[in-house]
Amino acid sequence: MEILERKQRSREQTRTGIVLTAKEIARREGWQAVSIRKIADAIDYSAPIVYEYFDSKDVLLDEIRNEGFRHLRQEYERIRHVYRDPEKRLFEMSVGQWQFAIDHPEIYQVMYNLDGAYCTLPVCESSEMEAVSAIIREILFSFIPKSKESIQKLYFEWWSLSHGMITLAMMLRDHQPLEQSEQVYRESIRRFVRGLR
Amino acid sequence: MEILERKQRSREQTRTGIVLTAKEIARREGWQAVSIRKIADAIDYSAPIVYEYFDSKDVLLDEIRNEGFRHLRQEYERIRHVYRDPEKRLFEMSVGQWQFAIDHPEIYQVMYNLDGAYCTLPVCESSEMEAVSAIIREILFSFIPKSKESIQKLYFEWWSLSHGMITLAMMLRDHQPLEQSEQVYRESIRRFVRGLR
DNA sequence: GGCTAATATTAACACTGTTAACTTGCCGAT
DNA sequence: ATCGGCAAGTTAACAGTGTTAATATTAGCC
Repeated sequence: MEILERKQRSREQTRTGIVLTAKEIARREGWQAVSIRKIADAIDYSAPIVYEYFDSKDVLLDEIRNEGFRHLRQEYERIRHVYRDPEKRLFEMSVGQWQFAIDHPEIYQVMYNLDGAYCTLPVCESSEMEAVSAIIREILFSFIPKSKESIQKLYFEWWSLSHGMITLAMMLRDHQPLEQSEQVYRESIRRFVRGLR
Repeated sequence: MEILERKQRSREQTRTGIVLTAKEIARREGWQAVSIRKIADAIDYSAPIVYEYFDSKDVLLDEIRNEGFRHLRQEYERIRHVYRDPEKRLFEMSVGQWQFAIDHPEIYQVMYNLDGAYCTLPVCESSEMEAVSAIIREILFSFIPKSKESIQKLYFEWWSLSHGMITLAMMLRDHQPLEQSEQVYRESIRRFVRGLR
């Protein structure tokens, strides 16, 4: 019986199935094409079942977004353990951010409400995002011990540079190969890091 | 004959009314709240009338986007006529871009598909956008006459910096006053311009 | 006034997020 | 063995979306 099979699937599996399917559709057709019914169809359930796991579409998007921030944080932590030089650390983390955005564009989109992705929950009040930013700010402080405001300013500049280049590279994807954009990205980040000392 | 003229004028008025109303709703409630029926209600018409003026919602958004690029281009042209020094020109145009985004956030959003605004027509193939980018590239060339690829790279860097800082400033609006973000923006742009010589 | 052509409206279709009401099948108690 | 209750899952519905076809209204011209 299919019904029995379905029952054997644990709640957790269904839950991750929902998240996985949402990302899959977003990747293939864009976030605007992601609907509760389409997700439900893909996991062989009716639409209301999705609401047993997520109070609303917004909450589902928020989960995916925070998952993205957690992923990014783990990558940052990994890099911090591999390198000791602050300059190398910041550079590698920047490259890590680039790679993450290229590898998981649909997640990057929902993290910053890009290209039709729209989650109304405020991204800035996410603790996951705070954790990510804290790592970068700590590195910035570690090789330029200045006031909190100065660090915040530097962080703002680093983030702008990285985020700006990533979004524009994705926008120009068809006009300019990603490899070339990455080249420019690495040069710019390197210049930024050099400029810190 | 005169009747035709009057009709023509009335048509134009209705058309601009549609555009104006769309921007108004977007400004107040965000682009996700903009619907054809809401626009029609506001201009005292039924929904299908909107389709007499725009083939689809997408085309309407595209019009508003291109209007934005035209506005920006005019501002750039004005600045070019006021200043002769390339450094001053580039700096003032950057500030102009900042001011435009702050003054008309709903237009900036639809220009780059930000915050729920979503126009499927490719922004990169817009001739209006090409015109805007041509002005900046010309300035970059005027004080660093290098190869086309080099200029393209510099333009990419300038755009990333400017666009990145604008989007992040808007994101952090509630956590960091816009005046402070503008300060950082001006400093960063100044540094970028200095770095060109 | 009556005919035509433009103009505007209503109704409909296939979607969307979301919720209430209903059905179904299973498990333990009598 | 039958009944009750409970949980799981479904259908149906609501209000809203973009969009289009069929209908109604209005205006101008002979």
